Amino acid sequence: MVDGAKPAKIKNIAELARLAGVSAGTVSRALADMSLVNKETRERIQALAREHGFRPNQMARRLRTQRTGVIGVVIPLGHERRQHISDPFFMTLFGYLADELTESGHDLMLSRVIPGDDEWLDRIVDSGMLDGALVIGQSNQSAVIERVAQYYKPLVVWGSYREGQVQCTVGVDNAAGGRLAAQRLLDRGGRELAFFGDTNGPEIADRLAGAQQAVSVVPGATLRAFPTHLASDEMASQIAMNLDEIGASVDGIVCASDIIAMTTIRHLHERGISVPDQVAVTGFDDLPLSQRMVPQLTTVRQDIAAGARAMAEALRIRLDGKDAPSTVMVPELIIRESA
Amino acid sequence: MVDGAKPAKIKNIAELARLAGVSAGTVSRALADMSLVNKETRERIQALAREHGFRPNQMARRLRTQRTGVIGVVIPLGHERRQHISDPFFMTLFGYLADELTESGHDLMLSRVIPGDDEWLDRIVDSGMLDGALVIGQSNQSAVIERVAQYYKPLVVWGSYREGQVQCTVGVDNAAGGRLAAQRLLDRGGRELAFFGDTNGPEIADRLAGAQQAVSVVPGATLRAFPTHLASDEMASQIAMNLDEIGASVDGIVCASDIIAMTTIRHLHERGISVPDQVAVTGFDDLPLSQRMVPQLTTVRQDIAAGARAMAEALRIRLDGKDAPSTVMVPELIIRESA
DNA sequence: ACAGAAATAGCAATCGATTGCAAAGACCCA
DNA sequence: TGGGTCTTTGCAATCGATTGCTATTTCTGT
Repeated sequence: MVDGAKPAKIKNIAELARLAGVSAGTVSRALADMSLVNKETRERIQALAREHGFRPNQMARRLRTQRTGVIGVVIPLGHERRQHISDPFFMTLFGYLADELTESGHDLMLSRVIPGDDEWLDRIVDSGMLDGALVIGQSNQSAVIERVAQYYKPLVVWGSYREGQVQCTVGVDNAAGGRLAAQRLLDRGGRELAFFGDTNGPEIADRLAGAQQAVSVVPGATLRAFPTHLASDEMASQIAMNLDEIGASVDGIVCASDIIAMTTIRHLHERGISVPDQVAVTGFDDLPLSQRMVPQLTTVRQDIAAGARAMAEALRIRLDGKDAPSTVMVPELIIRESA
Repeated sequence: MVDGAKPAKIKNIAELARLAGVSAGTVSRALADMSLVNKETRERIQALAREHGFRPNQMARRLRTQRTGVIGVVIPLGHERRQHISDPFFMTLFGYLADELTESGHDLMLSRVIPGDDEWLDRIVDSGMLDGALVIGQSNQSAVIERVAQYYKPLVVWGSYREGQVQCTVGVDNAAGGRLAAQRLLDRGGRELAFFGDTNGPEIADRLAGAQQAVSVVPGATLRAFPTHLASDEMASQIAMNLDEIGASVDGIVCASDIIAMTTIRHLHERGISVPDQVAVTGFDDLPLSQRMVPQLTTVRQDIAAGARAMAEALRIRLDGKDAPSTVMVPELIIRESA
């Protein structure tokens, strides 16, 4: 015992009350620092509580007040079997969200979900444990999310915006981002392009659509899409397969994430293909590592911090029962070395 | 309404009971699928609950049962001002922990703490919100953790093991790891070594100590330590400064993490210094990215998945009130291209 | 057909903090 | 001195689910 003497274990307000010679109600008010109780009594009780290291039971408080102070952060892993969570993009976003929300006195509860049925989100929001929920990434679960959003207000989703949707989304304009990336490759003179990414979710699908759109207006330019998992062990071998299939026929690759781009560049390096001279490669996200690698990555930037702020702000509004609109952020092309 | 008809909002067990024509107790037991209630009644009640989308309030359940099912994951940011959380190592560990613990029916609550006083951990474990807590990284808070560990059993810490400690730690033998890295550089013929890392926490300090030990037995070999922050924006500029100060006098660098190594290699590349020919570089962690970069990283592997398993296992034992010993894992040198 | 065991269901206390309302005492001014 | 206001505290209901105990039926075997 360093600071000596935790005199006795007080386990609830009633005991503290007896010790202080007052009623439980008074203790409760004193601990909440309400001016309703005499300043002296208040301070005496607070001192006593501190001395005994007593802290009121949060479960009871939350049951009574009907507020939990907990925000659920949900990562649906619909089309990704494993370890989506280790995707640096999601983790960085998660970190910023933690910053924002702990600042406003909320706790974060993480749920990783592998949707087995259509009820996974209902289970989470109806659990009675949460004041609100943030869904990170729509995966292939947009329909479920949309249904829940119709009856559960304090829900904000990171993902693509669709005309007419009920859910409140925050995200970058993925189509515009895809367009920027492809355009960059075209501008450098590339004509035979490839796209690496898993288009099962709307976000990546939009990126591909944007890229296709850019390609379609340039005569003679083509774009082939190769399904490529995100942030899993499969990714590396899939990329290798893709490159084998492509051979030397491609001069530019639009990657759906920085991680995919990084892995792709690594594999090109192994095959003795130089980046960007023989094949140019673009990423997506602009993670910190994209400027730390060799070569530095030309990529489409999503402002993750701003996104987290927008999500937190929308959630705060919705916690108050008001409506908050979706946010579509404008992507920015960051030109470095790889394209 | 896609699946049509959430007939009415049932908000507690009593209402459902009235609807089913039984008592609240019976409903509670039925929902818990206890054989104590007649199979027919049970199924009827379950069907009714499903139909109305009713789920019992977790706060009430937890208050009554005195079990929350929530494990706190705490990341103390004692000597790192910001964004420690985005460190891929911690995040990967966090991901595996999520796997392990959700499997055994626990939820994870994340707390990032910037220790302002000596009570931060007490506040967390006494909140009454948690069944147990995992501390990821000791930072410079070992003393606080040790004090809390004396009265709070279900606590497991990722970090360095110290003889005689009360806290239950899981972690790699950092000194051995540092020794391995330095030894590799020495074996390659390096004699003027440098160490990049922030030695305020015991983990990195141990790695440095191990490296020093390896160097000390080789005549003519030297090791200089340079303080280098982890996973913050400062890191890059600090590394640049370190390299400027070093000049051409160093032929091997022991980095305290893969991220530091990656950034270091990037800066060496910019200065036209080849890795590993002119300067060899080792990392620490063996993150997935270490084999995806150019050049691939020679690094000291920590088996993160195994670590997470060990932490979860120790916690489970401690949740049952029994004692679980610390785990010290053996680090492994993974030789790739950078050293 | 009846004692005793087994299967069901209900009653009511309990977890611990919060809070509206009432009560008691202090104080003020005419 | 007496009516009225202000402070301060206590009382008891409440949040919603769980569970030990009891009460009522329904079997079972003889």
